[in-house]
Amino acid sequence: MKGISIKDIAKQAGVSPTTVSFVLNGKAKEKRISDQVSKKILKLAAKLKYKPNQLARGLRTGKTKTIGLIVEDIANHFFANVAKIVEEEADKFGYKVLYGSTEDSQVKAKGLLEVLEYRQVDGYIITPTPNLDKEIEQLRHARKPMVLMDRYLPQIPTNYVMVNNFQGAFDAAEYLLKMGYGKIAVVTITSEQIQMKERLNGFSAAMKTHKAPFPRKMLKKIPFTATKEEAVSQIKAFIKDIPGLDAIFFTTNYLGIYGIESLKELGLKIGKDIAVISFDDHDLFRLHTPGITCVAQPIHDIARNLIQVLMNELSQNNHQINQVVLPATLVKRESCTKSVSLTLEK
Amino acid sequence: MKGISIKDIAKQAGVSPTTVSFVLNGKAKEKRISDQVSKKILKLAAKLKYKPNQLARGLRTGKTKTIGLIVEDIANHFFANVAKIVEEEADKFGYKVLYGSTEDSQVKAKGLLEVLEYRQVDGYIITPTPNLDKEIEQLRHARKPMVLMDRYLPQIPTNYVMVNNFQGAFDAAEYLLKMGYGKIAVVTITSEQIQMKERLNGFSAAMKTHKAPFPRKMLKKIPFTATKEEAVSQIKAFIKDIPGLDAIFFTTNYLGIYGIESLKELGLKIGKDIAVISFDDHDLFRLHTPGITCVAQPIHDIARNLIQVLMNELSQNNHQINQVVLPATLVKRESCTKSVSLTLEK
DNA sequence: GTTAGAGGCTAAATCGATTAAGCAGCCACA
DNA sequence: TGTGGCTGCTTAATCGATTTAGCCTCTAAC
Repeated sequence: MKGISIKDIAKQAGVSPTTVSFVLNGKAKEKRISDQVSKKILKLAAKLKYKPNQLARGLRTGKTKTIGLIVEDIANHFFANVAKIVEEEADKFGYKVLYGSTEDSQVKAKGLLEVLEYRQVDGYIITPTPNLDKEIEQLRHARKPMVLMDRYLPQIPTNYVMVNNFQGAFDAAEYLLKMGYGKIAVVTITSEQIQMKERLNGFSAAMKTHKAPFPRKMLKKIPFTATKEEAVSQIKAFIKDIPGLDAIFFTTNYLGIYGIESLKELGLKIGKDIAVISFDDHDLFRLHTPGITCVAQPIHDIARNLIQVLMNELSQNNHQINQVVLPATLVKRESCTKSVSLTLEK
Repeated sequence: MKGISIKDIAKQAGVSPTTVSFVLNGKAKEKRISDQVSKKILKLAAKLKYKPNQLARGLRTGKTKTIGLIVEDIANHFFANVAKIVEEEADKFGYKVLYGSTEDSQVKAKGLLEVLEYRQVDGYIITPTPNLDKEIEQLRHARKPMVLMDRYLPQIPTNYVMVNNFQGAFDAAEYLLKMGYGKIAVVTITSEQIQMKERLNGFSAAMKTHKAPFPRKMLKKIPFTATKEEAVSQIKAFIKDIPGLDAIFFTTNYLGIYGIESLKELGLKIGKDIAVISFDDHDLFRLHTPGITCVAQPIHDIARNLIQVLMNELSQNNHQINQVVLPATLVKRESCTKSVSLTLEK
C-alpha cells in the first residue's frame, strides 16, 4: 500500500540507495555510475512507477517546489483568472500552488503568510493588503523569493508585476474627452491601495493635459468596506448631486458593476444619458447592453510574468529587482458613444 | 536564518527533544511529564515562536494536512466561489488546499491526480472528467479520503456533494410553463457529464408531467470543445431555425452567457421576444437588463459539505458513504415575464 | 530486604530522500 | 615498489519531527 521508495529500487537492483539517487537525479555521469547500472535502475524505476517522496526530498533539500499565492479574493474575476494561469505556468516548472484570499484584510494576510511559511513554500506571489509593509519587509530581509501583484508598496523595493494603472486611466480619460464628454466624474474606493491612487493620478493628468476641469466634487470615494447596498446608494446620491454629469469613470470592476446597478435604479440609460467606463474587464461588461467600455488588464501576461520573475528568483542567487509594468488596453464598447449618437440624431 | 527546531527548544530547556515533542503535542499528561517542565517548554516555544516543520512531521506521520482540489476551471464563477469557501473551511481544520483545473480533460485530470499523490495530499475533492472511472476506482481502492463534487460516477459508490440537478431543471421547466411559455428549447453540451444528463432529464420530466411537447429538434447540444465564437454561431443558427420559439433553457452558466450574446446579435429582446433561463447564477445574470432568471446552486452549502464529508473521512476509519444532494433555488428575474408584459400590454 | 509499580524522563530508530566523504580496484608512470 | 589518479560504487550523516522501548529513582508492600 505504501509507495515505492528508493530503497526498494536499490534492493532489487542490488546497489545502494545512493547510486539510485544519483541515477534518478541525472547525476550518473557526474558521479561516474556505469551505463549498465544506470539503465538497470532507470528501468526498474519505470517498472515500479517510482515517485520520489516530496516530503523527504523537501526535508533534505529545503525546497518544497510549492509556491504560495495570496490574492485579494479568489472568487473575483480578475484574481481567479490570474490564479488559473499561475497554476498552469507554475506546473511547467514542477511547482504547485497553495492559495488564499485576504479580503484585503491585513490580519488575514498575516495569517496566510504565517501558514505558508510554516509549510515552507519556496516562493510567494502576494497581493499586499494595507499595512503589510512590515511582513513584506521581513520576507525581503529573509531573502525569500517573492513577487507582488496588482499593487506594490512604494517604500519597499521588491519585485512586482502590474498593469500600467496610470496609463490605463489616462487613456480612459483622454478617450472620454475625445468622445466629447465634458463633465466627467470618478468613482473610486477609499483605500491607500497604490494602484487606485495611480489610476486617479492618471485620470487627473489626462484632464490637466487637455485643460479639462476636474474639481474635487467630481470625485467620489466609496469605503472599501461598504456593502453592495451601501455602495449603490452612495453612488446614486453622488450622481444625483451633479447636474449635467455626462460620464463616469469607475476605478475597478466591482465599482463598475455597482455603478451599472445604480444607474439602472436611477433610470439613466448608459451610453445615451450618461457614458460609463470602468477599469478591468468582465463578462458583464462585454455582454451588457450597451457594452461597457473598459480598461482591460492583460491577465495572461500578468500571470506569465509573475511566474517568470518568481522562477528567476528561485533559480539563481542574483537578487536583481524585477519590476514589470504591462500596458493596459482600452476596450471600446457602446457605453461611451455620445458623438455617434449625436451623429445619428442629426 | 533557519527556523527554530525542537532541538533548539530542548537544548534551551535542558531536556531531550522527545520531551519537547510530547509536551507540544499535548501528551504531557499521558507521558507523565511534570508540570514544571511542561510549562517551561511551552513558554520557550512561545518565546522562540516555534513552528513545527510540516515536512518532517509529514514524513514521519504520513499526513501532510493538505487536500487536493480538482475543479473543471478555477476561473469559472461557480468553481472559483466553491474554491474560496473550501479554502476557508479547510483552514479551520488546519488543512491547506492545492488546486488545479482539468478543463474537463481526462489527461489533465490524471496528471493532476498524479501530482497530488506525489505530494502526498491527505484527501481529494474532485470534479471528475469523463473516463476518469479507473483513477477514481483506484483511489477508492487505496482507501484515500475523497469526495466528488458537481457530478458523480454512477458506477462507483463514492462520497459526493452536488446540487439536485434534476429538481433544479424540473423547477425551471415548470416555471416556464406556468409563465405561459409553450415552445421551449434547451441548449446543453455534448458531454457524458452526469449532471448535464440529469438537468436534461429533469427538464423532460417536467414537460411530460405537464403534458407539454418536447421534441428532439428543440434540443441543441454544443460541443464542450467549441470556442466561444463557434458556440455563439451554433446557438444563433439553432434559434433562427425554430419558428415561434418563445423560451430557452441553458443548462449551464457559460452557455447562458453565450446565449445572451447570441440573442443580442440576433437582435432579439430577452424577456420580450424570448424568455431565458439558465442553470447557475452569475453577476452577469443579476445585473443584466433584464435580469436573467436562473437555477442557483447553494455554493456555500456545497463547499461546507465537501469539507465536512472529507474531514469526516480523514478523522475516522468509518468508511460509510456520504452522498449529499442539496436543493437548487429558482431565482426569478425579468427574463421570463411574458405574462407580466402581457398584462401590461392590455 | 527484595520486588513491584509508578513517576519522570531519554536514547535511538524511523520516515525517504540527498550528499559529503571515502574505499576498493586497477592502470600508469617513475 | 610506490604513488597518483581514475573508475565505480558505498557508508553514513543529515534534514526535523514522532514514537517505541526502556532507564533510573523512589516509594510502598510483603
